[in-house]
Amino acid sequence: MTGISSRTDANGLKKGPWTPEEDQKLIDYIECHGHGSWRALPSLAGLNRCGKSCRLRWTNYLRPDIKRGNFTEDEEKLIIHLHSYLGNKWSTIATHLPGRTDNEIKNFWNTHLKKKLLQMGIDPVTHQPRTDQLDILTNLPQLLTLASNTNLISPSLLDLNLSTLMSQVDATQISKLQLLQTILKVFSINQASNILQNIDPFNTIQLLQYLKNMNHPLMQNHQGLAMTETPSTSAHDFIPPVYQNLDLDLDQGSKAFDEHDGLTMGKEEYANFEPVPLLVAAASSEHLGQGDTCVLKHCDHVASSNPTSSSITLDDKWQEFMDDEASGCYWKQIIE
DNA sequence: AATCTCTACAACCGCGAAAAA
DNA sequence: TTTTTTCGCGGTTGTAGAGAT
Repeated sequence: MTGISSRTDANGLKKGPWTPEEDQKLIDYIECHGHGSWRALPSLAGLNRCGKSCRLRWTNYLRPDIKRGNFTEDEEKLIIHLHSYLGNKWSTIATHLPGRTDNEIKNFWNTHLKKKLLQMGIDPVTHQPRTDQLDILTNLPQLLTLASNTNLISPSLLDLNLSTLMSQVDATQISKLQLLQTILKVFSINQASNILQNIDPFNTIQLLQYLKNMNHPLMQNHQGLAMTETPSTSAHDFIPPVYQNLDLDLDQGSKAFDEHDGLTMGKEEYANFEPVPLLVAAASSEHLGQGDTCVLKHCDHVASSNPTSSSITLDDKWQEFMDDEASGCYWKQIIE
């Protein structure tokens, strides 16, 4: 048997693992009389234990409705799903898994699920992609190659590569990357048809203006900096994007949410609930604000030092941009 | 075979909330 | 209304057993 070896406390009450005899006494008493006052129970049941120990033993181990054995895959998914909303509210989570105790779920979380999420690159606390594994820099040459060979690479491939990246970065970085992606995509789509021939690829203000004129949703978000998602009480709508490929049993989860008192997410709770934003919305105003100013400065700098910029290749521009020491600017922040 | 390290989990502890006096 | 008691929750500990060296 695992656990803490048997001993007694200052009052002479036994601590540590329960013997089968003690278990039987506790079961017999509760089956006959109910637990009543836990404090009074031990003496009434003839147990040399504190009431707290009896309660714990009963609720976590002896209760007849406890389900033993390994957690099923569905239970596993449901725990992850619920934890993403509730955090370490083990007792609340346990109410959605019949036969499982909060202690059991807590242990399972700490020993299995936490590690599993970490291996998936997901932070088990925030349920957001981990940022400590991110190495954008190693992927950037690929992006730049893609950007400078847009006649050969389809926009969907850009999506593919960026989605690989996005699985590893946090929401703010994703938002920035998506802006970058959009700009690159604009290149890939429009360079061939010369639509952008008059736009300096590193004059970000021109680019942003261009995107705005296209009425691109990304720019609407960046201009307003408002969340575009509409609050909803559907559990489907609350799946953090990182879990959207987990094949969660949402009907079960949703039902659980709806049926249990206090767990249906209302407007107030939604206001406090922060799921991983759907990409672009996470771009903070402070970032964008800084970025705009900074990019403007940077563009002035590039423009003034390179009056013939239109004849320079994207790779040249990029190198020049990265060599520029004038900033902590927006794009350098993204990359660095 | 012996020792070390890791894993799993039952049980304990401290604290805050709720209930009772 | 205040104080005391009880309960329940979440975090942590201790240790048996498994696996690695």
